[in-house]
Amino acid sequence: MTVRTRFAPSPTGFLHVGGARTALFSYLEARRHGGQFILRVEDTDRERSTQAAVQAILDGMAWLGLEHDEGPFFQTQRFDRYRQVAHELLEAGKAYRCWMSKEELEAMRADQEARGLKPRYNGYWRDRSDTPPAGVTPVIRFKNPLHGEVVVDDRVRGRVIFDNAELDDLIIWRSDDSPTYNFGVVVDDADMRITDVIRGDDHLNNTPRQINIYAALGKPVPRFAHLPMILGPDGAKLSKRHGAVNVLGYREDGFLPQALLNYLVRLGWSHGDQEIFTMVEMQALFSADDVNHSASRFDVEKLRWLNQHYLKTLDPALVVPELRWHLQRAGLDVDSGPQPEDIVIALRERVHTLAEMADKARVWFGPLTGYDEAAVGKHLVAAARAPLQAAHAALAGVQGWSAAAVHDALNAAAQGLGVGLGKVAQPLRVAITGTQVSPSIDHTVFLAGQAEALRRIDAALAKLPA
RNA sequence: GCUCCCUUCGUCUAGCGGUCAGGACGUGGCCCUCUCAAGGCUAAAACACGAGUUCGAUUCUCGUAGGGAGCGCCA
Repeated sequence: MTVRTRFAPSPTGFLHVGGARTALFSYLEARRHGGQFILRVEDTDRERSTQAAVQAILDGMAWLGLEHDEGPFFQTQRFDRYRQVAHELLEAGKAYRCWMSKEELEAMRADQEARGLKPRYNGYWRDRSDTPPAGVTPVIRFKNPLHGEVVVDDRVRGRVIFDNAELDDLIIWRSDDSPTYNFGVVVDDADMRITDVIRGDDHLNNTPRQINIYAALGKPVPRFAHLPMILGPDGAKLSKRHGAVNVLGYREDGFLPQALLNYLVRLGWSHGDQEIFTMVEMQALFSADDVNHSASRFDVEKLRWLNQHYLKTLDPALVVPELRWHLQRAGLDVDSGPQPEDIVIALRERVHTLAEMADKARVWFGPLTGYDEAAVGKHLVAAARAPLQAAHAALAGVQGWSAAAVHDALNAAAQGLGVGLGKVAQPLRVAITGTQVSPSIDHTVFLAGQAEALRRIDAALAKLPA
């Protein structure tokens, strides 16, 4: 039997990092077995679902590269199917109409809670043939078995047993003529022949009810894998207050999809001591059977480390498209500056994110905007005149402008003066960037371009005290 | 309140009855060095607690404590 998994977000917001990990795990499980990964949008809540959210989720998935094989399917387009199944259940006596009003329900629950009981529907209309009250549109409830237990053989949690006596008759069809979540998922997962349901562990408690519905429908029950939550750094539920929760927010913050994916795959899953996984390795090694039991916290520092790892090791050409996106966002005219690929090479060991990279690349776009006072005071001093002049002369003579050529020219200049490279590099660094910190001096000068570099040296020379 | 789940360094985790409890991020130190980084070496840092099972428990069982989820005509 081929493995079929699905990711089923509800379009009420952006693609959350927790959702992204669920999607990743489902995707990997399918890929590992050469099966299918299905995307289904659970938009039965018409109040909260929006088209913008659907698009945001699609965009997030696309940026991560989690491609689905089937879908996206929309539950709102399958209402006829749910209605048909609900009526089958009704006719088979496995479901029934319930005329209890919301007010009565609320009063009942309040009373139960007051008595320390678990609030639940009491089954009033389960076997009743009274004339229904006027003015109430009924809902349809599922007849949950009264006795016995439901066993969930979870791939993550192991065997979890629920007592049917704890479960009440859940609503499968609302009075506004729409299906409920617990009903829709079962019909969909059965119709779409999902073999492995991988989802957050907030659904573990729903699982026995769903298994009972599968049984009533005479459908095979899929395997379940309930993933532990991802919490914020402080152990509280992950929220905006902790930083980005939206996957595309991580893009804006300068992370590469490879890094985010790698970070996410190690949250709750591991393969020995291995930290770095290519997508191919993830697909070959991941198994829902190996997922941890406990919740994990989101640690941006480790994500940053991974991001730099990918910046350093990925072919720069692969990083360029993302960098261009960030340069534009930073308001820079990409085509007026140095080659983005050269920027990547110069800065990838010095930044953790592309947002930082774009920001640091500013000095090579347009004219120098200003000098750091401390840097000027320390390095643009009288003693810097000779080194700067020598550098100017050496750089002016460079044929075939490149980082290597600049490197040779500056070394020769330093040697000619009988000083270490540092004596030339620091004043030159201030001349080129206006600051004391930048990539290695050869790249710093190279990226400025020959004409601009010479211009900046002249400007620095003019600032020197007599 | 009831039901269910969880518990190894600050964080992510390895471990699957006998280990100096391993790795990674972060942190400290040293080295390298044109600044900043990167890199190399190195240090500190954990089995929540209590019973039991066993020759022996981080590992198995049961409690306790502490977290979390669910108990909707939300998903």
